[in-house]
Amino acid sequence: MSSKSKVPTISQIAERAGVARSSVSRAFTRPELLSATTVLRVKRVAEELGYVPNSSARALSTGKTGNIAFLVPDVANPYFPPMIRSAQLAAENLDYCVFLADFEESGLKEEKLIERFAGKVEGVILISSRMPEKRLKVLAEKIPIVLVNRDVLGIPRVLIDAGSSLKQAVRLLAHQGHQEIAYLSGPSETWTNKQRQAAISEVTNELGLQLVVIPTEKPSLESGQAIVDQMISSRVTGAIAFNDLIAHGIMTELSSRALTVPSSFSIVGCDNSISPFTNPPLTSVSNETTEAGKIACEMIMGVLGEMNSKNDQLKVLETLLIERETIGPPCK
Amino acid sequence: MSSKSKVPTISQIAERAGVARSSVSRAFTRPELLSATTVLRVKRVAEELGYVPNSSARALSTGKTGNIAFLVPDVANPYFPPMIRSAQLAAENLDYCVFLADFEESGLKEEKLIERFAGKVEGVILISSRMPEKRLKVLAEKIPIVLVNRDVLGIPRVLIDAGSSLKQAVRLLAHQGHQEIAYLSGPSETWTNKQRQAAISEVTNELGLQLVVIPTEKPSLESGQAIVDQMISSRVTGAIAFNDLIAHGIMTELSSRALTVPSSFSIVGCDNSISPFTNPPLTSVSNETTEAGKIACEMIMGVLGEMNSKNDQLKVLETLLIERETIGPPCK
DNA sequence: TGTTGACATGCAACCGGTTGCAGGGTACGG
DNA sequence: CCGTACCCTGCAACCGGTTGCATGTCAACA
Repeated sequence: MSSKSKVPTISQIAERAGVARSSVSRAFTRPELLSATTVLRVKRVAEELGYVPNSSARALSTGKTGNIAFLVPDVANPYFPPMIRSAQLAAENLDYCVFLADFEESGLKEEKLIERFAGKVEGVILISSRMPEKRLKVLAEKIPIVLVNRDVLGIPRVLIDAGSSLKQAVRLLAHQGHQEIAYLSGPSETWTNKQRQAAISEVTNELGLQLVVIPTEKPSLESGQAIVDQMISSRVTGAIAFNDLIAHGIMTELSSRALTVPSSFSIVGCDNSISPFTNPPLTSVSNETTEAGKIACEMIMGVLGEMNSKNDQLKVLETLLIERETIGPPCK
Repeated sequence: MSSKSKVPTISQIAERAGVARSSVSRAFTRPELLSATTVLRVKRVAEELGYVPNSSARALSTGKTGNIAFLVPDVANPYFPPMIRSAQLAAENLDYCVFLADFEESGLKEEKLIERFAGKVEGVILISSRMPEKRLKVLAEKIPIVLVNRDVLGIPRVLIDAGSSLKQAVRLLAHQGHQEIAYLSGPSETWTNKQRQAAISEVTNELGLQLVVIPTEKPSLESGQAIVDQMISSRVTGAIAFNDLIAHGIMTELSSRALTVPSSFSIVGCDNSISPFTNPPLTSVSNETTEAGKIACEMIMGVLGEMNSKNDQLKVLETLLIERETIGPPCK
């Protein structure tokens, strides 16, 4: 309808400014190659006409899109947004734009998404990847990948190690007199879950405690609620959950059965996402997700710069146990 | 280094398959124009060589990038992730990719982001836009825009109307005997805030209640904590907060002063984001953010399809007051 | 057997930038 | 006064797809 929908191109700027198309291009990308007056003239005309460089065209000729993709298992899981935010901010400072996608905890969907983004981005940041290691390695040959919370040799990665904090939590429970505790596990195939479970199991063995592992469907509130029966019938007196959501599901369900925390059960969460808000406030493990997002972003930029030799960076971030009010002496 | 970093192009596929470049292109985009055997042959060769169409090139010649941008004031605010998630899913189903960016509650940053994305996307979804109406209208002429929680005539928009639920909350407080209540306001220039405040004020006037408006710095937990003094000194007995975060900040600070909810103060939140997790569970207004994200996405696709006549769609979503445990009779 | 038309494919221009190379102009040194 | 070097600018090819048009083939029909 309106004439303003016309976006001007370098050709139009060039004509109007009386220079060649290449000069217009250079005025924006390599102004030091032109005389100051030409640059000024071009820029003024461009401003006047509302010129915006067409980034598809630029991407086509330079081979750089200026985009990266950020793939997470579940956007709505409160664990991820702070990480997304910091990564996006970091990218923006380097003049990159970030695509966000949710692979719904599925390795298949994850792979489909990577393929779909492959042509649109220069690199991909994968959070808590569910893909088989083999596929990851294959894809990493085609497109720069940085992993967060997944440990694959040869692919740059940043790991958040909750191990020491969880060990501390187990000792705390033991100190209070708990003999049998449960680990309410998360997605079984993830690095995060394996690593958390291993840390816990190491200490329970060391201290001679009984450890019961109860799997959950998803790391969600509902899944937590769904396993309360199992937890009760397993005779444990305390539980460490894969994350805060599961822990809170447990607490909700317990309270609907008139069982209170920590007098009936001791509960520990992980990730410190909703733990400050629960009733009572949940003892949990705080981790630097914000830092992780930023580092992942910086890492991928580094990879883009080099692009040649084998890249095997590894960054491990530590965590902190935050004691609140859900640990007490065992009930019985 | 490795030969696999070479991404094949249509030319290579064409040569290998013994057809013209255009046939390769058509094999993927308009296969019905080719014989079945040719399509098959091309696809097999493509598969073999690991061909992936270069989307910059495609975007350049078709003018369609297949991307949209989703701009939010604060990714980490738990109000937004469900909306982001549903919008992204909806986009994906239509084969679109979505850029996510955080404009940090700033209209200036918002505008910068729009300009930056302008060349990369076909449309922009703006959540709780902070930009002046005038600028919005100007930008909407250049690029398709859909607004969420912002009401500008002539720009397609979806509004979540918490008005009736908040009115109900005021009535509930009045019914309990509260005479003076506070509205802990959110970002003053936002549509959401104005609309919420107006609804509350309408009922307090109607019922002859005293309404004190207390502004907050940001719609965050910390800002809630920071205004507790003001709230106490204003002599109100109940408060409705712009959102759950502010409400929870209030509750936290009150409890650190040994004041309990609802016996000392009655508190109502909004958005139903963290309200199920607070201690005690916060009475709040539930809204269909998931639905809003999906609708916004569908709307922008609609706009892309038409692209011509004036587009003034408007969709209003209703809300629900969820009564939990933070309303009681006034203290004094 | 000649005409017609549908169908399949190729040719070449085009999308809007970027960039290597060449050439014109000017200043400076010999 | 000429050679040279440097600075600025233009030309034209190229990035990898898409698409209007032309061509060629073959079957059906009169």
